[in-house]
Amino acid sequence: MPELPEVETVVRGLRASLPGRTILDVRLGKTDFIDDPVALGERLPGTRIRDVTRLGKFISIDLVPSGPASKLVERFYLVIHLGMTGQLTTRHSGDPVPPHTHVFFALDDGRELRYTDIRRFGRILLVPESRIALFRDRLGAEPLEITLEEFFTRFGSRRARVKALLLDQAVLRGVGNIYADESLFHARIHPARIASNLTQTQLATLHQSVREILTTAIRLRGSSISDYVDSDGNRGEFQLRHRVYQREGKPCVRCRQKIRRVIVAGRSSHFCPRCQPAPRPRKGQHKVRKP
DNA sequence: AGCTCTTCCTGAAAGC
DNA sequence: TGCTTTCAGGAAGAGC
Repeated sequence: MPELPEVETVVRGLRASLPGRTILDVRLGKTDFIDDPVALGERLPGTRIRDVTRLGKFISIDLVPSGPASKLVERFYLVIHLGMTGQLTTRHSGDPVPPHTHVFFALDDGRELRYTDIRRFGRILLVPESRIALFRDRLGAEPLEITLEEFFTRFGSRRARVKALLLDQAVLRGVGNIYADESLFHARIHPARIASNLTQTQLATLHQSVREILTTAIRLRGSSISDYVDSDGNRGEFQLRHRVYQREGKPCVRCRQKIRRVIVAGRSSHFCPRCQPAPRPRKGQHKVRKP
């Protein structure tokens, strides 16, 4: 499923060939995952693609209206979330169309930008220039940019489980289930630990682990489990480096203990019970709250 | 505040 | 074999 490294890989691919292109036409299949399909069909034709960027797990395509009235028309962004099975690819318009392809953007160079999504958990929306800052601010910090100090603030003060916070897009934008589990293993922190109970050293380690895991995953062009492919339809390779994710019952690469899977924050969470010690079981309120 | 449950959807895998 | 059931999961919303 696409998380930050996968989305970053797609964005890099699109950024290499889309800027400068004009969208000539929009064709739509199923539209239940599109905020305003009518607006999509009416406003995109004739716009020029200025840039493609990433906001957490969102792909943002910066569009400039063209034509005589373009100076009067507000710029806007085509914002796409790939959900679990979304694929955004560029193809020549005559290329075979895979099943579940629901959006086609015809470009002025004979290619099409296509959106394919088996489960349609993705989203497509248009965000006007005037609201893009608000959209961005509702998301949390970029995991590759957040400072240690801000990381302390966002995690150290929270009594939620650390895994839940890693997955919370309003805390960190872009980390999903795979990279949360891999980062926690790397940092040797159990997913069910309460964030505010972690030491400064543990939080600092986690901050660095998230960065390292994501950076390595981007270098390997993401993890292809499920349906993920990049903008050219190629798979990533980071799934070959997974240490815990989907390795339940297999030996830990560090200590050979069997990897376990539990549900934390409603998600499958994979961890090594020896390397990532469980939080102390707390039934009665033995613990004294910090003043 | 933070947790659990539900909803969306399809295909793979498990169950019978 | 073939049909039916279960499950997975990102995000949002409800309810506790």
